[in-house]
Amino acid sequence: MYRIEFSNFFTSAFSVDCIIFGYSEDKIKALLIKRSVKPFENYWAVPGDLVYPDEDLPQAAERVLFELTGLKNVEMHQSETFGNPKRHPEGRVITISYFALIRIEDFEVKASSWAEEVSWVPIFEVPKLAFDHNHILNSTFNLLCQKLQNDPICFDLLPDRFTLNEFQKLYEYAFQVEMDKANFRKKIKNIPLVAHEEKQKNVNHRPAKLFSFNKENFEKLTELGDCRFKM
Amino acid sequence: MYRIEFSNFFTSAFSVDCIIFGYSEDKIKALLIKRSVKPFENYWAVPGDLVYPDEDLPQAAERVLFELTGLKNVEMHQSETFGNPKRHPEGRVITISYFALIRIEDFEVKASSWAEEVSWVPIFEVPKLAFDHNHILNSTFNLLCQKLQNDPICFDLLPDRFTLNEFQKLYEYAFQVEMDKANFRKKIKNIPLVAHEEKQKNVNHRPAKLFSFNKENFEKLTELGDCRFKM
DNA sequence: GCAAAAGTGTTTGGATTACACCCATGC
DNA sequence: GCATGGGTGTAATCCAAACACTTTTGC
Repeated sequence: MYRIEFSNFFTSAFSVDCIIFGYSEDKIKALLIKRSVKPFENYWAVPGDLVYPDEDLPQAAERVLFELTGLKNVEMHQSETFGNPKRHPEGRVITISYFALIRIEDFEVKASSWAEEVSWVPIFEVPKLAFDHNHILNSTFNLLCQKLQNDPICFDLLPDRFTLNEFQKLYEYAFQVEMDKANFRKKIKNIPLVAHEEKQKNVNHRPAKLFSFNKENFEKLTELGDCRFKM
Repeated sequence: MYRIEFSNFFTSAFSVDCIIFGYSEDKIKALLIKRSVKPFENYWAVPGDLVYPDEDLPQAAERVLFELTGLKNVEMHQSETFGNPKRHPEGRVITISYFALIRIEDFEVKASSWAEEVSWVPIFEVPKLAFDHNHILNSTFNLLCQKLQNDPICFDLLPDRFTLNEFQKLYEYAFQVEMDKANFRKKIKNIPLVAHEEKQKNVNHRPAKLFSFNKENFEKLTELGDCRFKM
């Protein structure tokens, strides 16, 4: 029935690649590592590695991310799968990419295992990467942009307390557009935000109010069909 | 460095599953096959099979679909990847799901290989399927619904010439809502449709005009930022 | 006072909604 | 004639864009 023995199907491997997005200095950044091993030695790459044959994919993504960057307890979402037979020089390896959104300030990253260095690189300033990682990263960033338009995931990137300007700049950077301040604020007025007493400090202009996203309220409103996230 | 030999990573297999969506009788349907082999003999399933170790994924999806259903020349899009280590009884098999949208009338389907029967099943009337195929199908249908809101893919499901009512009913079925006829027509008035002289026939009411989607014009308009598809 | 960004209000035109009405066909 | 859906118009409302203006801080 098959043109090869059934058992010969079981000769492939797979890997996971973890695209970690963060936001700081008004830029969306991806976490990259510098490879200290062949192939693509000394190239920057997305953190990723082979999956053990008895390991589930989301677990593998968590493990690999931790081994290479020290990051843990981040929520991973599946992105795309890349399976070109020639994409890996050592054999057939298909890779499943995962992505996560984190608040850069809340985590510490540290290169380990065969990662020589880690770095947060602004998404529009990424150099030539190992393997097909530029392709993987770009297509995952596109997915992120889509989600930014339809789901309240921007709050996973913003600090717990943020100004409305930081919020706006996140969208301006993602979509490379400029937005009107007054209109932006009108647009988001349905999103349940909590205003804090505390204000921005040490700025040479009027300090901005700090806000937090009220996730519980948002979920109640969406259940009632009362608030749909649309940017 | 790894807890197993490097070569032992190369002991897995992967498969592709093809979710083919169509639209007829005001219902969105999926193409299912009846398995004549173990495991899950006599269960209905999504067409899918193992990928050869030297085969690219999109090609595998095309081949498998053709072998089981006779369908060819359909444009496949990647959906999700399912990799639970226990999802296949014969060993580690991760599956990449692909989906396609076709005009049911334009194709003929015919069961072959180990598919005993093929059938178009309305998406809300799908029985218990083999493996984790209900899960795969549902989550791909959700993806389809998302795309129906943001991309002009509804025209891949509708016949080349369609009435505005058929168009509306497609959305009503997908989202299980009722829409106002007049308002629906206003909403779609930016979409470049071609009105034909030809009319609907053999209906016991005023015959409806037939329309086609003008893809070239749509693409010109989107490039100019003049027309964004939003439903 | 000045620069810089925070924060708000107004106007306008275009979409969305709900609803009413007329039209063409088969029987 | 009547049932059935095709097809269009209107008024009220909501929303988005453009733009102007006031406020609060550091220096």
